[in-house]
Amino acid sequence: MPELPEVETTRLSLLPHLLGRRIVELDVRVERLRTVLDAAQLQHHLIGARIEALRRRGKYLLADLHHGQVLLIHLGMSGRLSIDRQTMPDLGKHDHVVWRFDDGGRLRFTDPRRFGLVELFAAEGELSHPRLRRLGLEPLGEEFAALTLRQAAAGSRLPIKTLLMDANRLVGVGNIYASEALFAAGIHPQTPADRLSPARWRRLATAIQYTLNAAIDQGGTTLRDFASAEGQAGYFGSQLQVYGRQGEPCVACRQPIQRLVQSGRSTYFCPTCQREQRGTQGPATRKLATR
DNA sequence: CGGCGGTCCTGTCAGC
DNA sequence: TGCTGACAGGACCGCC
Repeated sequence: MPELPEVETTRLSLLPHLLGRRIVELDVRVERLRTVLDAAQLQHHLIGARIEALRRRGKYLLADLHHGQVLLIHLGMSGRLSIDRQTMPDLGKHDHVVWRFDDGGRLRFTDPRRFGLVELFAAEGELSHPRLRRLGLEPLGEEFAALTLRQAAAGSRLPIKTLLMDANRLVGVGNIYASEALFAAGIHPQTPADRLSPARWRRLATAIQYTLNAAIDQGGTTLRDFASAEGQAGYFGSQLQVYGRQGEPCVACRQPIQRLVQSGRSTYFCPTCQREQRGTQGPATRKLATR
């Protein structure tokens, strides 16, 4: 489900409910997620802890606790966080972890496929944390630019779409936004990364930021069941140009959108607007440039 | 180190 | 209606 825009939407919608709140209760109902949760350890460190900040790194959410521990949450493929004030235990079978706060609020981690993650680590270990230490460029960070993106690619010959989804190089871009950004940049998804010209790296960097920011503005993409912590669906789905649109006409040139499989994942693209050769500039790109 | 395929898990949908 | 297979927003692991 969630790529960077959905995780950021979740973070922003959680902030007003969590900042400064103290955890008074924790219910681990299902321990076997991507890893087996240590319920006793979570209880021990979380009960009584106050949340001082809620950050995002790639697709990870990090809640800083006053006593120096950090709660790390990943939504995996189907995870969701939601806030309510229910006092009755009206929980579904996929509500795996439930927090109660000192203001009566309740946070649920729901995840049918259980690819998500909930774990705790000491703040001083963040830089060396095995899940965080190798993460790549933050696409909405200050250091992100065509040059740093190209440096992250490090001469790789990987197809550019596969490279964009490699979290060790660039974080936050998943299967939807990789296709969308490449369409916006007019670049064919199978182009070997080392064959992109400097001009195309610039166009790609711009397209990635543009696409992610536009999606955040719309509250993310709700394909099936994504929603913010307050239950709000995301509206970027209606603005997807290629993802999931196999056979439908390209918004720019009316040619049918095609689907292919790269590293086991579906890629959607317009064979006319997206080219491997340098110098071709698809209609989509001109549209982007005029915004 | 790089790159690929398989795997974790449940749900939904198309096709027969 | 019921069954089967394909596919789904992510990431890790082992193998070559």
